[in-house]
Amino acid sequence: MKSKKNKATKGEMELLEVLWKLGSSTVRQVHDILNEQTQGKEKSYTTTLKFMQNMLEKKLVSREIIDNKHLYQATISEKESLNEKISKIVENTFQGSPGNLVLQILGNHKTSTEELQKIREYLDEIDTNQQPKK
Amino acid sequence: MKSKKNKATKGEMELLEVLWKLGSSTVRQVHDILNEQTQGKEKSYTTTLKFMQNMLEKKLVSREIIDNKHLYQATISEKESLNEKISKIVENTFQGSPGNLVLQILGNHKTSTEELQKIREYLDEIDTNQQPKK
DNA sequence: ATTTTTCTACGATTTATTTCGTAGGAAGAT
DNA sequence: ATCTTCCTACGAAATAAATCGTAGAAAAAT
Repeated sequence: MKSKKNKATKGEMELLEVLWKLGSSTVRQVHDILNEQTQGKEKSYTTTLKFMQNMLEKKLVSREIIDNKHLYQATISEKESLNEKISKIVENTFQGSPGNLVLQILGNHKTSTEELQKIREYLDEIDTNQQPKK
Repeated sequence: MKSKKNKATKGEMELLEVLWKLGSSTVRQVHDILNEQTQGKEKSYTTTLKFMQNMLEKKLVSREIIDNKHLYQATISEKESLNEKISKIVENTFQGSPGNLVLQILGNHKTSTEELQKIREYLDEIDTNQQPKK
C-alpha cells in the first residue's frame, strides 16, 4: 500500500550507470570500476556493498544468486531512465516541445555529416509512414 | 586560486529554475512561486532565504541591491546549464554522438509535424551553408 | 512616533546521504 | 583441517543538505 518514491540519489545513479555498462555483476566488479574511474580518494568496498544493499531495498536493483555469487542488475534500463530525464527537460525548458530540444542540440553540439544524414533519413522514413492517406 | 566545484544540489537546481523563469527577483518572489508549485508541506520563508544565501556564497547566483531590495539572479543561464547536461548524456550514453541522442528523442517523444518540418529546414540550412566549397 | 509588517543574518536542528568498521560465514589454498 | 582470503549483513559514525527559529534592522502603516 506504500508505493514510495524510491528515487535514486546522485550517488546511486553512478552505480546504476556502472551496472548499465556491465550488465549483471557482482559488488566487486562494480566497486572496481567505480574506484578505477575515480581519481583521488578510494572508497572502501563496504561502501559500495552498502549502496547495493540500499538500492536492493529501494528496488533500484534486483539480485540473484548464481553459482553462489550475488549478481546485481538494474531494474530500470538506461533508456527508460534517459527518457524520463528528457521528458523532464522538454517539459521544463521547452514547453513540451521535443522538437525544440532537438534543435537546441543540433545547434550546440557538433554533429558529423553522417549523423545528420541519418537524422534526415529518419525524418524521411516518418514521412512516408505517415502520409499513406493516399 | 581555488576554483571550487560549487555544483548545485538538487534543491538549489529548483531555485535556479525559478530564477530562470522570473529573471532577477527577490527572495519573496522566488519563495512564493516555489510554494505555489509545491503541493503539500509548505516550506518556511527562511528556508528559501537560506538557500539564496548559500547559493550566493557558492556563486550560483549574484545579488544586487536596487531600491533597497535584494535582487538575485542566476549566474549561469538555463541554456548553459542545459548544454552541460546534454553533453554529459551524450558522453555517457551515446559515445559522444549527439546525433544518436537526437534519434533517441525523435523515436521516443511525440513530435508534431510542424516541429519535424522545422528540424528538416534546419538541416537543409546547415547543408547549404556547409557545401559552399566552390 | 509608535506599532506592525517584512526583511536579512546567523546559528542550530533535523533529515538524508555517504562512508566505514566489525563480526561472522563461506570458499579456496596449503 | 587450519589458515587466509573474500564475502555479506548490520550498525554506527561522518558528512552533506535542507529546514526552521530567533534577533534585530529597515520599511510601511497607523
